[in-house]
Amino acid sequence: MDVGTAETRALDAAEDLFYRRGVHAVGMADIRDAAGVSLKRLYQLFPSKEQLVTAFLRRRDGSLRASLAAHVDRRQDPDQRILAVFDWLRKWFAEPSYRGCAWVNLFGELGATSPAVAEEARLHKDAMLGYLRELAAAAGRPTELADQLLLLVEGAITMAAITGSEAPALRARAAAATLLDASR
Amino acid sequence: MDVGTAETRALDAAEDLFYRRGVHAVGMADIRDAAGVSLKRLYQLFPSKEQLVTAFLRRRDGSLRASLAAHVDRRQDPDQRILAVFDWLRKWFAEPSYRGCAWVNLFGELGATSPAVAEEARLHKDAMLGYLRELAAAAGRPTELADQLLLLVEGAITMAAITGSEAPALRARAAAATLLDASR
DNA sequence: CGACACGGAGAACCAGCGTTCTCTAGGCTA
DNA sequence: TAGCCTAGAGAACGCTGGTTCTCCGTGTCG
Repeated sequence: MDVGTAETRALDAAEDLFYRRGVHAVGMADIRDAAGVSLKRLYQLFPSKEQLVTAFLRRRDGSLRASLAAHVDRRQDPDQRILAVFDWLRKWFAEPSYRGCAWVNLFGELGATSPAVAEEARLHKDAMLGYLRELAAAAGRPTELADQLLLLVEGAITMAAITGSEAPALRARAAAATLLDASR
Repeated sequence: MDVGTAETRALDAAEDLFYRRGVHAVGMADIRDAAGVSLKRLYQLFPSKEQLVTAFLRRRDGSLRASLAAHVDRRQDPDQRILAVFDWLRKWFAEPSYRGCAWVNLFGELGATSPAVAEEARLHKDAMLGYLRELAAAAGRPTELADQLLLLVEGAITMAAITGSEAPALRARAAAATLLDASR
């Protein structure tokens, strides 16, 4: 198996297992078994478990935001593009594997002891805010609206995880529509 | 030391340490040292670490919501009482020890492996929703407003934890005011 | 054909930690 | 005062898991 394949499979396994069960509940041996990549190779690619964690978070940041952008891009109208964010959330929440935001979960688990993980969370949320600001600006809305939308997004992500319901996406969408109307 | 004192000191230590560092980063020996309660006594009071965790969450649920209610009760006007929730958040976020919502953090860390912790999180959020519904009803607003306010509260709690800023409380308050205006 | 570099499987090592056990000292009762 | 119950300190136990090491088979190059 070549290096690139091993890295991809390791990150796939890390993403699946760490997201599903949390970091401390998953051992490097579990990653090895799921990825089919030997421990020796794992440690050559990622010198420590923490670096495997941050690597999977960085890759996930790209794919998650690409998925969101792809969904939003199906709309033309700037206001509809903003509301499409919440439709995307609903689709996400409906997935059986949904278990909240990986960064929030890992921040709760490791934020206090791993500055690297805390920083990944900060970067991810900052990127989300940046994207929402672009959407708000395109819709001729003030920056502050994007900050408020981010709170709705994060709140919905958390509540959907804890309650196991996708309803928060609908509630957040309705609130977002109200905020949009009010800032017209 | 009598049993009641030992229990109080154990829960104090658990709340401080588990909230500050997370559960798996704190050992029972750390709890013993911080509480000044022997391991034997700890295990008499709480037969397992998980039960100590759920016990501290339950006690914290009471004290946190009492603190919120006390702050809200300083206002008479029903609309102001709703906005007071966000002033309370700002005060909370400004505390140096602030590290997000204990239930969200522990849900991220243990939710996948401990149904008891996941259930505590659900109960806590449900209680918060119930309280917001009371406030909304008193202000003559529909139930749906309370659900939307909860998203703002949760989003602010998360963002304040990750960014280390108290600004999310102000953003959430502004959004709440807009939603209040729109549902008048 | 032979030496060698590489990679994998799994053992080994070591530390941390949840939980239980042992031993001892102190106080209470008869 | 003698016996007993309690509680605490700390060791012990058993397990898990991150990280490293050993051994062996394979394929490659000279």
